[in-house]
Amino acid sequence: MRETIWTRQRSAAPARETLSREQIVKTAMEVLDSEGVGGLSMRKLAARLGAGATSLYWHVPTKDDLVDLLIDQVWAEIDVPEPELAGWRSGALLFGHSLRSAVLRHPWLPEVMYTRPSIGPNAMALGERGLVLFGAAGFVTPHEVDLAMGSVMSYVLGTVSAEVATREMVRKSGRSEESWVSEMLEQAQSVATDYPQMQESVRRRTSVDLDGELTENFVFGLDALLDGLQARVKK
Amino acid sequence: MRETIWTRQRSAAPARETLSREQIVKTAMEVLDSEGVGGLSMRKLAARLGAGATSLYWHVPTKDDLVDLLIDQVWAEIDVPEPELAGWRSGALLFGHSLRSAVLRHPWLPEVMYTRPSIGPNAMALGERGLVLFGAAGFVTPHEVDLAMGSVMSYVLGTVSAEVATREMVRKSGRSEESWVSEMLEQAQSVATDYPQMQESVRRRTSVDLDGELTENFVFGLDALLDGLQARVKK
DNA sequence: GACAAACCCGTACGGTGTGCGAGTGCTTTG
DNA sequence: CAAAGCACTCGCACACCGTACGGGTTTGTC
Repeated sequence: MRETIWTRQRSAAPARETLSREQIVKTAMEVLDSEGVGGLSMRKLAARLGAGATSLYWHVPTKDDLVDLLIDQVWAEIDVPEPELAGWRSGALLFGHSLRSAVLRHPWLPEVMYTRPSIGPNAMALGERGLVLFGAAGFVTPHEVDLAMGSVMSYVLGTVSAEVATREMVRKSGRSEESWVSEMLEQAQSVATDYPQMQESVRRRTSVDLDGELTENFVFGLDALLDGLQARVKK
Repeated sequence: MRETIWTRQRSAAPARETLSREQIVKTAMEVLDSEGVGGLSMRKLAARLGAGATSLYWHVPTKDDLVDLLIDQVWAEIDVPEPELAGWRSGALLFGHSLRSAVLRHPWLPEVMYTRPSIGPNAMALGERGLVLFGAAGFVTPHEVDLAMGSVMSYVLGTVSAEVATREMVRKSGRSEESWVSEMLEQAQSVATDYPQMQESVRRRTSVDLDGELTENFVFGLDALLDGLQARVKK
């Protein structure tokens, strides 16, 4: 049977090799991950794709929209375990760590995340799985499930924003982590005169193990928050 | 006694009325608070001050440095109560609320906060008073004091970043809060097909009271976190 | 062969931060 | 009183940005 005007799909010229939204998104992700949000311009992106700058606008309405696509791409990388596997509490812990490491892989995310609403498909799927996980905790009302999940996301994103910020400062300085940290501490020490508590706090931070320190920060607060949430579930 | 080269201060031409760093900072703050970070450009700022664009560069090395000054200005607005007044727990609660409302007054802060280290004088003073407050809680080690304070700041900043983001989206839409919220919910509802938990979650949020909802979010998580922290102090 | 759809892109516009160097008024010095 | 020098202002220019516009090329369907 011949296809009617209704059934046949518009397919004029798909042959010659062409730019595609997927390809643009993929390349933009590479640029963003390696050069940060300041390193992404439509002209540079197009050049890297061997195309003219304004060609991109055929596939993507606007740079902001492109960034939206990239953000949603990140949401897809995040694990949210099913509560049956290991229970709510450790599931939430795992979710938190997964969210953190996704942001560490894409350190530009905090800078752009808040500029537009997150209602892409992957954001939705993430939310869905999160609600299932937190729903299994046994909160008294469904509303509390929303609140609990929201507070965990806020905590993780807040912590990891600060973390990413320091890591980016190290990276941009172009120096070694060790030397950056030690100079930073020195500088902080010198600014902290007249502030005894701060001075002590800086002095305590003699560790050169930046990774370990940041992870400890993260885990400490997340544990405390989850403890507080657990106290709110019905016994 | 005649002043020597060493004692005399350089004071060549302070007479004619002139731009000042304070004035620039103050005006920039007004622009930022009312138009957001995208609305601040050196040219516009200079115009508002009745000056040429590049005149500003005499008083401020760079736009980024200007923003640093503005950030530190915000830190000065935050209350950190002395622990003697109401105890650690309610002091921390008050600190959190104070931090939140400062950010709500300066919604541009999350966007720029993480781009440079915060080691201005007001940031230092804030840290100092915070450490005193959290120090009174009775954590086992001083290191835990650092961790506790850090996690509260991260939670507050994370939550309020999201909050500010939605408030800014409402503002930029130019529409009424009510109409924006209801359209947003509608849109979310339509995207949330196939996601039953999300759909339910959106359906639950029938409240038009955005303020109340955001405050509830904030308080819920902060309470939980403080509960979790309190469980870590020595009995 | 005609037509249209899909796609590419050069040009241009209005914006950005800021380096440079010349100019202008004031204070101090000789 | 003249000269020197400092504090400060600012027009111009450069390199970059996002993207609207409109004409061009390729490909497929009639």
